[in-house]
Amino acid sequence: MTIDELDARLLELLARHPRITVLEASRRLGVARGTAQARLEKLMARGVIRGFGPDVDPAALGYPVTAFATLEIRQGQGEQVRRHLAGVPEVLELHTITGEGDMLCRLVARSNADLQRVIDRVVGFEGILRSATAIVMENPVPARIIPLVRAAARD
Amino acid sequence: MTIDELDARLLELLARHPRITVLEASRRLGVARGTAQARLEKLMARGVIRGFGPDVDPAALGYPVTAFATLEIRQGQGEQVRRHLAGVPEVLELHTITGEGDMLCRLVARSNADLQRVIDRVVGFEGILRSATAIVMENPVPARIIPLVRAAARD
DNA sequence: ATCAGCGCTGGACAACCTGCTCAGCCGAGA
DNA sequence: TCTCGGCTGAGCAGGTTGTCCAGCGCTGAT
Repeated sequence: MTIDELDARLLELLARHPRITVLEASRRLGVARGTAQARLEKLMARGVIRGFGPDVDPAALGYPVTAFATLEIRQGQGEQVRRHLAGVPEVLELHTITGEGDMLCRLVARSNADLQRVIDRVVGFEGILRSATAIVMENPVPARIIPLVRAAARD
Repeated sequence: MTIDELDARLLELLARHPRITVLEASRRLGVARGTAQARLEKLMARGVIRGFGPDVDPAALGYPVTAFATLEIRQGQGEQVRRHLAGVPEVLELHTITGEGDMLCRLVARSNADLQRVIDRVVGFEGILRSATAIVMENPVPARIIPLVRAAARD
């Protein structure tokens, strides 16, 4: 119910060469085309691969500033707050969390000044009691999955 | 130097239908194939689309627990800490931030118990002074980009 | 007003890939 | 020993890609 070495190598190939074809992948993996095709289908069927959505860079869209906001929510207002935040395009991700605060969201903005506008919009909702924002300066480790895939393949 | 309505619709199509072909996309967009092809190439050349990496679900890989850790770093140890964290496969993302703490990282683990092992490994490095972990319970807004694309297209 | 540049259209071509099917082979487990 | 599941190598029709080309309309510059 986990992945093997071949799956891992296939995922690596797909990650490294965006629009590689199944045929080309099978050649590089040294297996028959049918095998590569079957593996890929199974990975998708099992939900290991959710999709191949285009990886869009917000910075190239004019939103070079990223920030994380921790939100404290008024009791029982969770549902309304979620809907509110889902309606803000600059909210790229939202999690409910344990510990300090109740929610954590990833935001983007056109500039540091523009971030103020985004935050005002985010917290401008009665269900949100408090918020703390951390602006991202550098991104030493961009979103990655390959090292984990390799680790998962080793068992 | 930004994107127009057609670009936005193309991105939406690509996001919604993972492995759609350029030809099929051009049909749905109601434009000539060459146009869709040229737009796609430009979006990639401009860096708007970074790639089409497979979207791998850590949960399906056996890592259903996600957490965010805020780290406080000893002065001048930044570089070593980055290298240390880059070597931990369960660290999916790392940012340096302003405000409380110096770094924020996204972690995954096989279970809540396993999270302890991951955190021990993350924090078991002399350059890291303190850490605070928030476990993700729900993910009301999964990573998304389309609403932002739509907003960017409106100007 | 005229011209050049640019993007879009519609069409064409060879080369390639996909989805599907089939027979044969091999190792693991009952 | 038999069966099942996964892999191989091969083939075929149909769709897609990369790459041309000529033509057209709009926009900005001379």
